[in-house]
Amino acid sequence: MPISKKTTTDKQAPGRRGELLATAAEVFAAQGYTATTVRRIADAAGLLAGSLYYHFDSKESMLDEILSTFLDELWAGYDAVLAARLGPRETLEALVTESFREIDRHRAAVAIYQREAKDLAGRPRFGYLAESQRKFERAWLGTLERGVADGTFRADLDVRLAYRFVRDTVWVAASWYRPGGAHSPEEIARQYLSMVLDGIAVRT
Amino acid sequence: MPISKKTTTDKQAPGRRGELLATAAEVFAAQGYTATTVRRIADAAGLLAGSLYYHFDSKESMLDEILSTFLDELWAGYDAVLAARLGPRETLEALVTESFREIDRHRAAVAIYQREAKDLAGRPRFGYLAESQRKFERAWLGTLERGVADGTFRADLDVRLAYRFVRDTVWVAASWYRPGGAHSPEEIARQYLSMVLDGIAVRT
Amino acid sequence: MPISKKTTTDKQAPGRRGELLATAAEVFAAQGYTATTVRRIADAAGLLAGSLYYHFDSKESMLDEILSTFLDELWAGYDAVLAARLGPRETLEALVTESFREIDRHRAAVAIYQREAKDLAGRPRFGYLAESQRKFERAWLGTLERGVADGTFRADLDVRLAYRFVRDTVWVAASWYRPGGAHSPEEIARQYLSMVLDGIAVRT
Amino acid sequence: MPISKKTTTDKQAPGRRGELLATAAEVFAAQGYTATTVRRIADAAGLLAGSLYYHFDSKESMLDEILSTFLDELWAGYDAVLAARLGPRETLEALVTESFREIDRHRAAVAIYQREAKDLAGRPRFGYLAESQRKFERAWLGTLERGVADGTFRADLDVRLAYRFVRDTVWVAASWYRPGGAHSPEEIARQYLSMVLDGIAVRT
DNA sequence: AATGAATGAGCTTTCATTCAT
DNA sequence: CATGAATGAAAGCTCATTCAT
Repeated sequence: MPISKKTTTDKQAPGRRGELLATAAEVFAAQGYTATTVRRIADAAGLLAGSLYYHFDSKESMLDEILSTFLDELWAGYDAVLAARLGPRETLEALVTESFREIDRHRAAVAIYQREAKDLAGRPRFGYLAESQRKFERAWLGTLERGVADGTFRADLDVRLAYRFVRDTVWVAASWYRPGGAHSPEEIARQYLSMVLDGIAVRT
Repeated sequence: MPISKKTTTDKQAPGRRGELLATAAEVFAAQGYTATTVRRIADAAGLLAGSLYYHFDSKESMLDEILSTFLDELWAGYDAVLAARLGPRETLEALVTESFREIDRHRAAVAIYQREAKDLAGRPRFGYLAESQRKFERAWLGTLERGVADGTFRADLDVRLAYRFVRDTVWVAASWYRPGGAHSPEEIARQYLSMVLDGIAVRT
Repeated sequence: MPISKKTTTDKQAPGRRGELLATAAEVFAAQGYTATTVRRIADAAGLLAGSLYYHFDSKESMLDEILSTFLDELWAGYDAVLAARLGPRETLEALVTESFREIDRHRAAVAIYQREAKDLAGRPRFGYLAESQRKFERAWLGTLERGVADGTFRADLDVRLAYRFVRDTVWVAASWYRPGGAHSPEEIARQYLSMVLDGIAVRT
Repeated sequence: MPISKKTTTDKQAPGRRGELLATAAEVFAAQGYTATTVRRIADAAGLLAGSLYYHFDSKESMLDEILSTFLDELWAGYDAVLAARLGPRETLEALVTESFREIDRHRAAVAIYQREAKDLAGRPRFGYLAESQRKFERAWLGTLERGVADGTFRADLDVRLAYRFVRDTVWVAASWYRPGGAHSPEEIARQYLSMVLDGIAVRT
């Protein structure tokens, strides 16, 4: 692990602004965006509510920056995986593993995303959320379809249902995952993949 | 089932009160409890905000009634399944099927539960949520452990991880499920069980 | 004078809303729009600040309604004068008299208009202010030009300067005029017209 | 006149302080004192809001310095006129001409004065505004009364009304006057005086 | 001289809730 | 049962001002 004075957060943005964003993300994740008051964020960051406005335009712009920063990083990882043009199973494994790594790095942002994305996607400012969801679907659904086509995945399953199944299964983990816990992201990914790919029942 | 003019909602309570609760549940599910204003509920129900207080003590008591009604029904179903003392696999199948039936009947309540339960469980008034979560865990985790013990389920999996996996897999469906859609709850249950038990990969 | 319980204001809008607008206009006129806090308006009206928002969307919408109501009435009067197609001198006299009547009826609104119109006219919501200013100029300037053309008014004066001179001379009166004072609007109009038309110097 | 790099403003105070005051005056005039934020002044001057406090005690003290500087100069001019003990008509002409010269030199300050003086005069710090208004009235009203007494001005006019008429006529010009425009201050004064003294109607 | 960061008071606005009618 | 009007607390945000560097 690199030498760092930060102990509380998963954000990487430097300076005061970055610290404040990390604090805000933590509080948003814990209580929900709407239920979070600016005062609570300020309390958690050790300054007064009004002082946050020296750094940010609004509560909403904090949320915006948290989510867009996270999505940028997420897509950097996903795009790298997709660009490798692996087979369907290997792609799925890589996407799942990458996802758990992102959860590990941006737990708060992921939790916020899960809770708020659906409501937010409609607002112009958060249009990139809707776009991200479309790319998301294309990536996962495409991988599954390729796998069905080449005999890697079962053909008797509704592929859209399977998509939702895999997608949700992975991301909901952000609601209980705690970085630094018993399992590394890679270990969790391995277990999840084992269940998703082979099932929990013993083979007969 | 009583004669009812209602066509839009999943609530069963009769009369105006029931209609209003159903409307409230729909709005809570769509926008989140905190972000929902009493005025919006009133608008959706066709009366003025203040008039809701003739029927209910508070916004919180609406939420309370929605969630407790749902949980009462859920546990009626779950308890019946558990009382049947089936084998682990059959119990799991029955619980999953029952869960999708509940999602079908109480979609809004389930969505609210998913979003808000964690924050709410701490408050005294909603203590039953925490209790329900404990019963929940006991039921599912117990079933999985029995299944591992008798060789029905794979022994090489982290059983707590598997519990979360199955739990999330089922309930997150409430976030996209629409009653009256292409699949019946039983059909969705069958597909989910197939994936959870046997995996999505083709057996080699 | 009609039977009326109102004693404080010049506004005619009925009901609570109208009373509140009249109070707001008075305070805006006395302290300036920006310097007026919503709390002060509420104090003057005898309710709490938040309660104003049951009647109005925002502080700005109060201002909007005050100004647009005034301008609607003003233009009703002006248009009637212009439609009569009197000679230039008679038109000028009628416009000045009508203006002092409006000042008498809408003193607060006129004072607000004087202070704030220039800044406001740029905002989309108050676009009608700019439009009104253009109509205003057309009415007054046209009358003066007609008068110069037919020999009623002196030809050796800069007509645009004369326009500003007459316009300002009339409207600034709102800053010191008090309804119910020593002079009726018609009397003030007569004196103003006497000075504007014939000057204050004794004829030699 | 001292060598100066300033080209945009009417203030004479030398150095950074003077530049800043000129900028502040411009912004105050354009948006009103209350509606002007210290940040806007700082933006316009090219430094940060806090940095202004190295030069000035407070926003109010900027306003104070702007207004008192202007009034000092104005009264230097007025007092010179009054000391000359001219006849009523010549005094009036000289006062009007001097006024337009002041508008030319201190346009922003005059505009601020017009907008804010009434509210400000009550505060102890700005007591000199009230005093100036009294001197003002004495000078103008006295001149008019002398003129009525010696037959220079018409005796059939309400002299207080005439005073307000002349006063407003002159000063409101600050709201539209732009230095460097088509008319010199002296030219505008001549036209105004022509209208005020002889009226706009053709003599019959 | 000027900056970056913060304070603290006060602002406009929102909202759950109350209550006479 | 419902409305119209209000309350009062708290929310998000603004802004003049301060101060260590």
